[in-house]
Amino acid sequence: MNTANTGLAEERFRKIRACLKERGVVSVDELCEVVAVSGATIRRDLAELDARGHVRRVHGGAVCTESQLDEPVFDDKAKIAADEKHVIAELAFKLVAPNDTIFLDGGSSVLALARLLTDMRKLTVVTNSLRVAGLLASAGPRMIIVGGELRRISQTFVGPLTKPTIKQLNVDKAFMGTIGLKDGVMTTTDPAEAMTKEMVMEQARDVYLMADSSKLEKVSFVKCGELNASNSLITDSGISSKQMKLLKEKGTKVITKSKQEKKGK
Amino acid sequence: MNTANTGLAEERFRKIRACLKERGVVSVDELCEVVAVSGATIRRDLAELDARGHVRRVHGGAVCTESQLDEPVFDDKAKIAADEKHVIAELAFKLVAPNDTIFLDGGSSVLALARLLTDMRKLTVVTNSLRVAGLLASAGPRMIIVGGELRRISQTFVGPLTKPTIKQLNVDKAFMGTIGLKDGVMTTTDPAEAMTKEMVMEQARDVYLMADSSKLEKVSFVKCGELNASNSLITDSGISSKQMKLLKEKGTKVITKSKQEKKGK
DNA sequence: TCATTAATAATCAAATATAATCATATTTGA
DNA sequence: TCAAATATGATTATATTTGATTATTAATGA
Repeated sequence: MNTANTGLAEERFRKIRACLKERGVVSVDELCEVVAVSGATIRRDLAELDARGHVRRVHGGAVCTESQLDEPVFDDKAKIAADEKHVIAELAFKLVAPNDTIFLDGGSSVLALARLLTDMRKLTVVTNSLRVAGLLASAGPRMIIVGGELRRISQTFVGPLTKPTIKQLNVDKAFMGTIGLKDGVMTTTDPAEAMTKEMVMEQARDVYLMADSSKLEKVSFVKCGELNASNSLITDSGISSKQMKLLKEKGTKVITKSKQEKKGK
Repeated sequence: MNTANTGLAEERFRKIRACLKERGVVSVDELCEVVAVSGATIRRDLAELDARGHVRRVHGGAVCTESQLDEPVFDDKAKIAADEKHVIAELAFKLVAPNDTIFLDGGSSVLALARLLTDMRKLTVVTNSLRVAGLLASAGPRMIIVGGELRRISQTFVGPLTKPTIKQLNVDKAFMGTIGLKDGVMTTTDPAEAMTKEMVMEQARDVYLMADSSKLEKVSFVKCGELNASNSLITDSGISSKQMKLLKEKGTKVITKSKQEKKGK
């Protein structure tokens, strides 16, 4: 009955949203070129996407509502579920030794950890996150950035150019973020991002995945790693017992606040 | 003369906010230049941004209200001699073609150039400057960062770790800063910084040294390059005729703003 | 204080973008 | 296959945005 969902229009919607996610703001003219369609159609599409809440229509084009890109970097996703993220960051912080060399990935939980490290002058931080770099720019640990191409949505440097830097470095601990984690498999939205994550984890003695419980059971596009006996998950107490059991079977250590407390430190 | 302006209000808002974040305070006139739009429009935009709470309007311009918590409190040389630097940046900007791949070094003149590039979506910028990266983080050209260790005083990534990234890349033009330039010899304070500068210049087809006249005649610690027939100096009109003659002998092209061009308001 | 200068607000015409309308092309269901 | 329904692009009328012009208002200094 509704022929609108035959795929063609939705395909345009997907393109428009992808374009917006990448750029933050796009004009109708630019979208005409990208989608190869007339202005009238773009306007109709934008009206629909605006009604769905996927974009915000402005005179001359549209603004992305999905990513916080056009929002100031300091007011961001980190505020949502900030409490859980802070708890996770605190748990991770306890694992960092003063003279360690650690890797910090992108993602808000990891960023929360970075915030706790500003006094650790002997620490060496390796990162591919522009946010982390900005945070530790003026003072703090020795900082090394991984070369690569900026992925604006995640504000991380990713892709093949990250390889030569990463392969030269060995870190004691890698603190990783993820978009999804289901059945012990980490997934993310971008292949280049996934590639970099995998390389980093190879160079780390210990890998810690920092994921609040909203990430658990979620599946994204590209696989970027797998939890096993040689790495750990740091999460909040919202983890299901089913997940817990599954990870235990795999030999993955799960670190949560409640567990720490039960063990008596 | 400026690049094709999309004319999207939101795009202007983003630029204004970026400019404010960078400088803290900015005048309406300055914003007119940066955004390439009339005073009336800037005033209307500032009124809107003030209503949204993103900036605070004051007589003659606006001040930044957004928390600078995460921002590096990097004492900015850019505020000193800002006019000369802006002139130099404009001269350099004219040399950038839409599809170029360019390298941007650290230093305030180069940073001023970066500020002019936010509309050039087809450009590829390679940089080792955290400041440049921060400036182009939310929108603008394709951006690639060079891996390396952060040197806090210059906010650049330098040293041996920069080698693998740099050696993989070839750029059309490299825009370089320097601490000192005397007798055509560039010097800087740090060996690691010098090393990276030299490597970058090797990978560039054309090298442009951006140095305001206060840098001329100055000598610092480590040599990091030499001006010759295959590269150019972009500077202000404060350059001495003696320097000019010397550089001409070496075959270096000197680019300054001619007096005819300089008639302002 | 007042005079002077600079900045702003208000107004209006030109340039742009949008919405409404209609003709054409495409898809769907028989 | 056809006819009905829908989507698209072109056209035109309407609305919005912009920059120039002009009055007002605010800042500055003697």
